[in-house]
Amino acid sequence: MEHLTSLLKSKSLKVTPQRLAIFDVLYNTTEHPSAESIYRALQATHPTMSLATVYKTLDTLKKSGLIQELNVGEDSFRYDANAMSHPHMVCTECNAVSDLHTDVLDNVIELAQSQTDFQIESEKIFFYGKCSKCKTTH
Amino acid sequence: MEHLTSLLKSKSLKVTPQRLAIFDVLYNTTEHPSAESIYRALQATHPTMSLATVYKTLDTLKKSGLIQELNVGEDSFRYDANAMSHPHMVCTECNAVSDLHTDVLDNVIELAQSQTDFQIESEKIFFYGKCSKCKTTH
DNA sequence: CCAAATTATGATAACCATTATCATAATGCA
DNA sequence: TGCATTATGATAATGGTTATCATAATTTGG
Repeated sequence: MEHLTSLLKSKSLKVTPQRLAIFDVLYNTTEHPSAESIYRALQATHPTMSLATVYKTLDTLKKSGLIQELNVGEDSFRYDANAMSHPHMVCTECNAVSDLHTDVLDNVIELAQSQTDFQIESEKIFFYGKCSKCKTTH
Repeated sequence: MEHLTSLLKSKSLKVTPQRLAIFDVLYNTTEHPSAESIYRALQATHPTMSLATVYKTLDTLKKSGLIQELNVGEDSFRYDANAMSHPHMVCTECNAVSDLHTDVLDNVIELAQSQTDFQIESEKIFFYGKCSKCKTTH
């Protein structure tokens, strides 16, 4: 959280309870929640929090490079407190989104770069299928 | 186009001039257009075509497995007449979306599968950067 | 080829996640 | 502490997409 405070200050952004709370929710979950989910999660502790503030704060954090926005193909965005590019897994059964821990794709940009004349700068990789729970429950 | 006709018939879907025209536009471009773009492209030859018909037809073709929908992070979807999964390149300068022709990612699912207990079924891969034109024009 | 049944089209309204607006409140610097 | 600046909260507006429904086109069985 000190990280967030110093980052905000370094960008001349104000440190507010709302920003701390929203980042805190995102930082302490692996669920990759949507703005609406974060808003609901904060109802208990921050009942006066506005949904607009959640949206604006997520935008601020995104532009500050602290979080990333995920577009997995649903009707709303999801967010990840880890801004480093990494592949995600989307369960087509329960709609859970999780990080895919693998080093297989570490050099995927270099590999792709070697076969194209595009100048590749970043990538977004999503895998779709059944998570460990759903593949057995089926 | 015979392909489309027989496919529609095999699914008990009616063969209409609108469906043929929309697929024809998509099949004869590499631009991965949005519904709106397809609608505009058809204004000249099919001035009575409704935007709603474009949307409904794209949905029909998608569900029939003839085309795929792309979510590159813009405010609207794009479409690809090639339903086979393949990586796409998005130019952050001119917003062009193009197919990335590479065999580097052919076995990407198998590689990722070997390091996770998820049952992976498909993937979406997008690279972002500068296309060959924009990287020189800078 | 015709007529009934079914499905598609076109026009428009509704939807809903996200963004914009703006008055008020909170933050941070001098 | 006081002031300038930025953020918040409430709500309206936006815009891509979907739903609705009367009319039109397609298909099929005779």
